[in-house]
Amino acid sequence: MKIMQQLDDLVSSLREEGFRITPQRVAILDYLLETDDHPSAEYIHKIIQKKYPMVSLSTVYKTLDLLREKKLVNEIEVDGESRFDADTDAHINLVCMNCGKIDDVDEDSLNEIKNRAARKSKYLILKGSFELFGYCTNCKSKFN
Amino acid sequence: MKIMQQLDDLVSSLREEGFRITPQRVAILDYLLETDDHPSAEYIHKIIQKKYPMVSLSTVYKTLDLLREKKLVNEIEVDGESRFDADTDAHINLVCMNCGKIDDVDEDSLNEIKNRAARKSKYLILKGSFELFGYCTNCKSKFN
DNA sequence: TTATTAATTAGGAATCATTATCAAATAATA
DNA sequence: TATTATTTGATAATGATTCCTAATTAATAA
Repeated sequence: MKIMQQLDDLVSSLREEGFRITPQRVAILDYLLETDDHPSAEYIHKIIQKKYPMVSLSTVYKTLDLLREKKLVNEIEVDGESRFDADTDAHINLVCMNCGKIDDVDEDSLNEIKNRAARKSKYLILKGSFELFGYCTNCKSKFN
Repeated sequence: MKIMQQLDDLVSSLREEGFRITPQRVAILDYLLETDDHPSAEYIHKIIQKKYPMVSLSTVYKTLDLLREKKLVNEIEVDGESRFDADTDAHINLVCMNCGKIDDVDEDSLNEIKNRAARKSKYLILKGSFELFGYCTNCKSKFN
């Protein structure tokens, strides 16, 4: 689906739930939809400010809280900070321990694993977070 | 293996590498070996202080750094804080979103998943972290 | 279009986990 | 037992995030 279409859909769903559609919220959601990075709040703020200098960091945090609660973005914690991703399907996050880049890798078995763990443990499981840490293709040559 | 035996082995390996064996380090390692909890630095400090009132929080942090670097304990980040575990084998951590309890679940396929991701992505992968979030058996009844 | 008003924002202060600093204490060794 | 480099304890500094509140504004209805 085209990003503009996705954006419109997400904006509509927020509006239907009674949330106000502010330029700040649209800008943040738009950026998250178009990027493959897994940006931190601070990085999102930096990028958004280029287009919209009036967006504050606290608004970025609050918007991310909202989007996470509505399950429109996924949050993972890496190295003491949160990183955000508009891809909310279960997948593995590959984290480069040198440059901080995060890549996604699909893995079909994650759902089975979740179900197996739920059965064994009797937990009620709501979400998962699968990270692999190492060095990306650019950085791994520096660690031989 | 009995915990005292494990402790002796780990202490010996640290000594052989030239690290000093202090009562603080032994107490922390001992506690991590005997508990199934995945305690935070602060919680470890609180527990250790009952037996050894002279252990400071900064020493707990520094000891945990050392043990992590030597791969004698595993660290996971949950909800803005680090939690530690003497079980360094790959496993899934089940995190209760209500009480913060963490349980381990074995899952044989994690290694295959790691290898598959390494092949697909060309990353050099060094470690993994697999968390499932939900409600434990005690807490889930409160969320119906 | 304008007025109303409750939600949202901006900006700064507060918080909390962790790290850094460094003088004093001590484990290892000779 | 003396020596010394490592480690500790206490506290300050840091950095990401949350909290606070007056000012702004999106949504709605007149």
